Amino acid sequence: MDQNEEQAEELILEEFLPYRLAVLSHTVSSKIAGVYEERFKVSIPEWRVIAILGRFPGLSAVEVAQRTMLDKVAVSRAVTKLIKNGRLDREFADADRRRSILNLSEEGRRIHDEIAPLALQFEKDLLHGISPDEYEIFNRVMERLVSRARLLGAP
Amino acid sequence: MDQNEEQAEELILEEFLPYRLAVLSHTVSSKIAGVYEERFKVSIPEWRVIAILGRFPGLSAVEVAQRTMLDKVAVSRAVTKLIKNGRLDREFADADRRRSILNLSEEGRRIHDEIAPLALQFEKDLLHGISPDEYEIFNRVMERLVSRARLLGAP
DNA sequence: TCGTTACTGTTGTAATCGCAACGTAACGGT
DNA sequence: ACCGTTACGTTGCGATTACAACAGTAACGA
Repeated sequence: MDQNEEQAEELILEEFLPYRLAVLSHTVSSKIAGVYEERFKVSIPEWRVIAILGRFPGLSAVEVAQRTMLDKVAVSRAVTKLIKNGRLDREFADADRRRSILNLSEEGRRIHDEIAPLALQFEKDLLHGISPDEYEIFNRVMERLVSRARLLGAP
Repeated sequence: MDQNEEQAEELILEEFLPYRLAVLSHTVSSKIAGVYEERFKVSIPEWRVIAILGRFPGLSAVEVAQRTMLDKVAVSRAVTKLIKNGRLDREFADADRRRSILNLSEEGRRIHDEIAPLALQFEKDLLHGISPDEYEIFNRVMERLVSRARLLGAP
C-alpha cells in the first residue's frame, strides 16, 4: 500500500486553528472591552497604553508602540486622546526634542488602578476550572504558535 | 497572618491573557491572510464563506453567518463580492423567496480546492513541534475559554 | 558647514467593521 | 382578508484600523 495513499483531509472551518483563534480572541476582547469602554470610556489601545505606562513611566511613543504591539499611529492617536482627557502628561526630552516622555497623570493613575484589578479578575474568571498544569501547557503552546507564525508566510 | 494580606498582583500586559490572545490571533491571521489575499484575492470573510459552502452547499446567508461567526452584514458583502467575481451562485428558495441558496460555482470550487490544502499546510507548519498531547490540552483550554468568555462581561 | 540619511511623531486617506434602519417577504392570529 | 410581528438580506453611516506620506529634529561624514 502506497504510503501517500491516505485521503487528503478536508478543511473543517470550525476546527481550523486560525479561525478558532480569531473567534476566541474576538470573543474575549469584546467582552473585556465592554468593561473598559462602558465604565471608563477607554478603548483597548488606550488601555494598553495606560497599562504599559503604569509599569514603565516615561517611555516614548515608539517604546510604547513596541511594548503594546500597536503601531505608532495607533499610539499617537491613543496618546492624543488620553492627553485630551487628562489621563496622560507629555513632556519632551531635553536631549532630543523629537522624543516624547509619557507619564500617567494623577487621573490616569487612578483609572489604571481601578481597571487593573477588574482586568485581572476577568482573567481569573476566564481561567476558572483550568488547572495550573493545563494553563502552563496552554501558555507554552501559545508562545510556540506566535513565534512560528512570525516565521511563516510573508516575511 | 491575615489571609488577605497577600500583595495585590500588578497587571503585566505581556502576560495578560486577552492581550496575548489578540497578539497571537492577529499574527496568525495576518500571515495566513497574506496567502489568501495575495494569491487569490480573497479576504478572510470571503474565505470563511467559501470554506463553509465547500462543506455545506446550499446554505442561506444567515446559516452561513452562524457557521462562520460573521454577522449577516459581513456575509452579505462577502457574498456580493464573491458572486460578482463568479465564485458563487445564488438562487432563492421556492418556498420562501427571502431565503437565498448559496453554492460555490465551478470557479469557486476550484479556488476552494486550491486554498484548502495551503491552509491545512499552514496550520500544520504552525503546529510543528507541538505534541498531540499538548495540542489536545491546548484545544480543551481554548474551548473552555470561549465558553467562559461568552458567559462573562456584558450579557 | 553642508548635505545626506535616519528617526520621531502626526496627518491624510482608503479599507474594514459593527450597528441601526430599512424594504421586502412570510407568518399568525383574529 | 387584515394587521401586527418576525425573519432575511441590503444599505448607510460612524468608528476603527492600517498604510503611506509628511514635517521636524538629530546624527554623521565629507
